[in-house]
Amino acid sequence: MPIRVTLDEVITRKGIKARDLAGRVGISETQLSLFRSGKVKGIRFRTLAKMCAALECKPGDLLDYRFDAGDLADVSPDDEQG
Amino acid sequence: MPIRVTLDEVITRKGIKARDLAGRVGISETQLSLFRSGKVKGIRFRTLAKMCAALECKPGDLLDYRFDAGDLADVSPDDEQG
DNA sequence: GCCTGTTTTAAGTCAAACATAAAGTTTCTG
DNA sequence: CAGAAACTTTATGTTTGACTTAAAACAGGC
Repeated sequence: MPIRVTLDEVITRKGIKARDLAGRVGISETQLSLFRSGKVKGIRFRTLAKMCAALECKPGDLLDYRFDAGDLADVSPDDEQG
Repeated sequence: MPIRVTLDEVITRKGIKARDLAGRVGISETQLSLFRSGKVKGIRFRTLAKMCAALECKPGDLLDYRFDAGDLADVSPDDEQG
């Protein structure tokens, strides 16, 4: 899952508190923390939209991707080998 | 849900077929069509990553957001009134 | 009429987003 | 050091909806 969540950078840059953001976005601090540290596997657009609104930014500011040829192969963890 | 899916533009610009993309990304044509036309409410990063890989682009090229103050209010459809 | 490509509908599976609660850790402050 | 404030983690549970398959409908092209 090489989508990188870059929310953290935005939070740091804006100097806002995670708790405040959670409040404004309307999600739990727990969920925000999980998202922030890249521990979630997806996101609802409703949530993403609210984050963008609260931070006045765009999806591309919160999510990034670095090309990885392996992404197209869909290697199952069992099949992998060196 | 004001997250706009802009996949369509990328597909058009690159001139690739939806069926091919679906094949490369590893999702059904059905799901790709739904996503493409903005009929889904979220996305898994695994899928997003594969789309980015297949199209050699970034999340921000597939998703957009236009600020809407109402997004922060989370108005329930029942409560709303003018 | 047939073929190709896309969309839609329908029905189902199952992962996981998100909540809440509580405990644990880090960080700041005095 | 003690205490508080901010953040993270763990655990458990609910509910949503991504995603599948299958099939039909739709839109162009020959």
